[in-house]
Amino acid sequence: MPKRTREKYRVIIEAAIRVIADNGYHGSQVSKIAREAGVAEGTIYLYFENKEDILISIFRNKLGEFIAAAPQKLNGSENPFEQLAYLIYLHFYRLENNPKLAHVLQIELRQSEKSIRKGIAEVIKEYYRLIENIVVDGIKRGYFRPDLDPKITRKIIFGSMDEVATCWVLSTHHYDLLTLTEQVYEALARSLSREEDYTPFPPGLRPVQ
Amino acid sequence: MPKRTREKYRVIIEAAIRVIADNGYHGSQVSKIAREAGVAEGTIYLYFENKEDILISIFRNKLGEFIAAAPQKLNGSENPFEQLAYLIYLHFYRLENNPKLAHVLQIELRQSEKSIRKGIAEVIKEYYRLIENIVVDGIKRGYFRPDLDPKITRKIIFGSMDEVATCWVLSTHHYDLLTLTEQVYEALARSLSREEDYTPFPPGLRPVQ
Amino acid sequence: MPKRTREKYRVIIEAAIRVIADNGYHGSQVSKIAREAGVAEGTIYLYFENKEDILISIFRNKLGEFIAAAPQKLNGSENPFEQLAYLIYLHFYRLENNPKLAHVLQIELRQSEKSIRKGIAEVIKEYYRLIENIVVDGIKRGYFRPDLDPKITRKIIFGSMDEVATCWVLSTHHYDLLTLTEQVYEALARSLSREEDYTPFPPGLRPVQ
Amino acid sequence: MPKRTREKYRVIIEAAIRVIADNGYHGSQVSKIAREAGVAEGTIYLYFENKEDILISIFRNKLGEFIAAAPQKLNGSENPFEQLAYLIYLHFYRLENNPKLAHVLQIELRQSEKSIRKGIAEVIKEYYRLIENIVVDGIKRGYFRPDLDPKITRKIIFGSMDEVATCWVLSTHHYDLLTLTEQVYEALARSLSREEDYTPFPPGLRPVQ
DNA sequence: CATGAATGAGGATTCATTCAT
DNA sequence: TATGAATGAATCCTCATTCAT
Repeated sequence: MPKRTREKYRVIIEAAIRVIADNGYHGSQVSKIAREAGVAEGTIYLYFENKEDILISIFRNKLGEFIAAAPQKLNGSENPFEQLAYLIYLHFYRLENNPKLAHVLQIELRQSEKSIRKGIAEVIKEYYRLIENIVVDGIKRGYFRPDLDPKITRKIIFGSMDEVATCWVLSTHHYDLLTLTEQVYEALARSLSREEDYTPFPPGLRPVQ
Repeated sequence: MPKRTREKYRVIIEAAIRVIADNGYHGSQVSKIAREAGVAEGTIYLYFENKEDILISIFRNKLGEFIAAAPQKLNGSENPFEQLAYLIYLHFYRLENNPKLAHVLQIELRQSEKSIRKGIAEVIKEYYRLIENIVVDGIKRGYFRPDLDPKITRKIIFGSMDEVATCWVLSTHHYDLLTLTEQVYEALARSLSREEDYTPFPPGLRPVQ
Repeated sequence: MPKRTREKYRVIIEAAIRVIADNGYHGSQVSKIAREAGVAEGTIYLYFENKEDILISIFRNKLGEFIAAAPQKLNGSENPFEQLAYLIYLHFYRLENNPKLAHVLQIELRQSEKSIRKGIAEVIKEYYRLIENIVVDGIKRGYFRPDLDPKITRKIIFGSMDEVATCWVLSTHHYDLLTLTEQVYEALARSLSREEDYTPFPPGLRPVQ
Repeated sequence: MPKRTREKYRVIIEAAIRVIADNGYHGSQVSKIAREAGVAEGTIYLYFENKEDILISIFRNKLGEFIAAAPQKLNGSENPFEQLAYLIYLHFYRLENNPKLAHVLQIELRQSEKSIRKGIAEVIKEYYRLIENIVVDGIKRGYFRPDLDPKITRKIIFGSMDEVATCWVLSTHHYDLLTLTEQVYEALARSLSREEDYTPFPPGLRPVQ
């Protein structure tokens, strides 16, 4: 069994992200990843079950960091609207600061085989739950509309962020993703809000010009 | 391409949808598609450049029908809110009534090579424009909030519908997609509306129980 | 059975020469030849057994003309040395005046399958015999060295002309093939001659400057 | 290409010669060559770019040995006539002692695609130069006729040897190639010689009966 | 732990030829 | 005669994975 904590494990993951971002999923042979990582081909198989496992591991690792970091930050705020704003901010911030990873997550990972997507699905559920928790919490505490369906709402939140992110990646970063945070927030917040008590975007999350 | 016979072209497209929905893109050998269509393998290449071209053609054809039908129906209504409702309704209606096509469009098509996605991108722009037109029109005519960015709004609308649709397909249709129309509409309509004049969901689009 | 005398038969042959010269043997699909000839693909098979038959027919036809014309001209001279000079002259003259045919004969025809070469071999024997007759005749009549082996001598004569012609074609005609006639003649004539009575090149065959 | 093993490279080359000689180039599937060589199909591609590369490598290797060995032997003699005699002798000797290789070199290699012939052309230039050097040297040192054109002469020498060799191969070796050395030499030597000082064939090169 | 040479299954595509019209 | 749509056999090459060292 591969030891997922070891240095070489991370080296291979990082090499794979670079290779896949540069060559696309189908252009990323194991041999190429091995070369980039500076290890022998066979070594890859000491740390990963197979090629798919590399891909899933990228996702698990990076989304893992994503989720691990999020709650602490989100819990910094009592207000679910602020939590939503922060969620979007973090989502875009992570991607903007890792363009290669962003490309892999938004584009390459999607074009993988059924079995890979299955592995990914398990990981992403975690993230889904995070979003749903915000929604449920917001409803319970009277911040969000009581008639919201948390599952649908989660899909709208995630779908909106995801589509905006994908378009940004496909535009090859010709514009700034983070500046869109506010607009996406506004749209989503209005959907969630009970008319009268709509909370405007937290000025602290506005990108510094 | 042989001159007279558009017929065989359609036969192959429909066969390909069935085969790809059942086996996934990478599990759909050209030979399998040919067998399903009842033609020889070589015949495929009289009507399509290559295997990728089949996939792009599925998209072009089906999205083509989608877009071709949409404007007439949308224009049936003067009200941009109603148009939005109808857009979501049509989007979900089409997918729900073609489960195999839905699978191909939401799942298999995404895992294709760069060149395929490029071919698709050209076609989908048309659909994007359709959505943007509703937004722009709604703003201009004072129905939607004047501070909306049409591009971002389009991404939120499309992203929301797309995510809801993908989750529905991945759930292997255990629930009814059309019944979600209203909730998606509500969320999006609230984002678009100038508070006071929010237009409720047109009752005529509610699925008959 | 194809009627080898008909107009369309010649049209196809000439079209094939152009296509093969331009695209090489392996790049000359039957469909391409049909298009160039202005007939349907199926029509080809009314005049030729199969694709190979086209190639062999090119050779048979063109070498046929070659041989048919030669004897009359060669017999115009009583002197075997003059006949040799004329042979070389004609060989080069034909090629120089049909660059596309030259390319097909010297290059493309050689890269054909065993069965084609077999068909060609039968035709070329005729030409071999023509050359050998000159040699045998020259020996018998005391012009050429009596110790010559006609078969070997024929190979040296043909091999020399052929190599010179092939190099000329591969050079893409950057120089004039006909001007080499005299030098090739000189070399071969010396080989054949009984020292004292070596016959110099007939001045009438020298290209006009 | 794997680092240590030149061994397997040679094994494949030799297997390819046997297979191609027996089946022709187009009848020699890579799988057949692999089986004959006792390696997996994929292994072929560790040592060769593609199927064409095998053919070119055969030529490069064998002509390489040819040329590498020649100069030393040729330089054993001061006399250009003797060098010519030795050149022909070596040319025929090599072919006669490798009938399968002879078949591949004289027949199969000629029917290859443009790209193969291009690869071969580069190698054969070396051999051409070798022949031309003998000619130039012979002229300079007063052995050969001063009015010879080295390029044309080279073509006549090579063309003669080549045609004789090809006919021998096509005859399926029903006669002895080496015994023709003297006659080819005689013919070529007469072409080269300044009448009076023609050098007869070196008796040492006569095949022992 | 690490290497990298060896494996071999798997599939899109071409194109000469046929034959119903 | 002429057509051209339909056929389907035939094969090179890639690349994930293994295993002897």
